[in-house]
Amino acid sequence: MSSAGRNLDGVTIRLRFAPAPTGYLHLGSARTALFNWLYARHMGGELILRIEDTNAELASPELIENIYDSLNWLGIDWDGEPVRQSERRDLYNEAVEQLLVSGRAYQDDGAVRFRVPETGVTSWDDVVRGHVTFENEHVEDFVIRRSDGSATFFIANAVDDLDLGITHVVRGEDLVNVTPKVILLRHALGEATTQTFAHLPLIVNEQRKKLSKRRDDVALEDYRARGYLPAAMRNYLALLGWGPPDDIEVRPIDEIVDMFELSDINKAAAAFDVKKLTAVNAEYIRMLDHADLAAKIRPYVDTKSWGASVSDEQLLAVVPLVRERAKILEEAPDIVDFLFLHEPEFDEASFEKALATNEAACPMIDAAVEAYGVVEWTADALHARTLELAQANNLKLGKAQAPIRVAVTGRTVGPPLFESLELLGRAETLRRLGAARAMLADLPS
RNA sequence: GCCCCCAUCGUCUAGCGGCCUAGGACACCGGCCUUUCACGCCGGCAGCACGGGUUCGAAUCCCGUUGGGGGUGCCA
Repeated sequence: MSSAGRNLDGVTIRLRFAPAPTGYLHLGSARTALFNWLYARHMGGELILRIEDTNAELASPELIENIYDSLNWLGIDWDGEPVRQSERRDLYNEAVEQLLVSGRAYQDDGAVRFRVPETGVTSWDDVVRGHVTFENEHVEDFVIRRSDGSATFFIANAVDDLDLGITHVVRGEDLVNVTPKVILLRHALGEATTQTFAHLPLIVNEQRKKLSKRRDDVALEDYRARGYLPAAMRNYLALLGWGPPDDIEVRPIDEIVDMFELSDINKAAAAFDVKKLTAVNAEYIRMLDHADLAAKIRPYVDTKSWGASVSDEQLLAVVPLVRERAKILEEAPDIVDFLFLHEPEFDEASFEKALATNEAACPMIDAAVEAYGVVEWTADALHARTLELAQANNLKLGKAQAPIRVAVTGRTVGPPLFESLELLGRAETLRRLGAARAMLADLPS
């Protein structure tokens, strides 16, 4: 029989992710969920999803649906049905009554407060932070039941962790100060043991401040919308406060599960670096096969008003051109928009440099128009033919193709020219070359 | 104010007393490749906050200083 998922006493390792439904999943919460999941899976234990909606306004179905949706997107699953605190009021009430009867809590004006001991200390061994101690005299008598009769976070938390048999509490460092309260409650409720706690370092912004909704993009869905891949996000999040011992950062999640240990987590806050996230994302995009990438880019393409719609075949054909260039899905359409726009606009600087002030522009375009009229319409043939034109004009291919590129795409920078021309087609290529040539002829000299 | 905590390149990290003239990644800067860009490859810049200890030996242990953060709700 396997001992996986059990500690030395034979008790199943059980963790919980306990978000408050605020309408979106905060990046910090996503990381907390991920670390809980990684450890649960690493240990072969269980992960409970517990919705902390003791506050009535948080108990709305849409808000809760958002949590499921975000976790699903990230690939974080949980065991059993989600636990809703709003459905467990009786349990909390019993606990409050018990504390009232035992004298560990008292009725204040309106609310019920827990009576924190005046002396002594409450402490625990935190897997991340070491031994943490609070003097009881500095912990205030806190509310466990509001005047409207509802239970607060503290009592719900203590009761549920007890009732659900939670063995490991992995959460953000912003909750360290509530830990003594929860431990005090748990003990007052008659439980002798203390769970294992691991308080994760905060995720901060460039200013080293806690990620805030006002200043920063804190919602997971913000990134999802822009085309960050869930596997990339999850991989990157795992790197915030933890690092693989072998220095290989971008890797399959299974390997991270294998290596993940709570005791390896750092104490210092970690800054969320979009640039690195983006680099990781780009790597994941490059790992996608063409059909998969095409399907993922589709929604972003459909957003564009390019006139005609883009067929699946066209999209698939274009994928090799964007694969190495798009760092996030959202960028993909703009990389190849000139293929689908009827009249791509000229980038002003590109027009000046490669066409208006370029002596080679007219000769090259004229030569291209003539040659492209009869050349075999493949990237290879176009490449070979253009190379000949370049040599005839005493130019390197890079210089020679610049005016053609700008005339056809509008910019000096873009995907490989001949592949692009092949996709664009002979007629449209010649049309654009002709139009650009006419503009140059009209230019005052 | 009062509690609690943190400190390795700009950023994320490796390091857990000798393998460290501190390793990797992102970003940045060069170069190569090349059909522009990108990808890829090669190279470079850059860090143990400071001061005291302990020790034969400290990025690693202890103390202090400085700097930074979190919490102080009948939110969670």
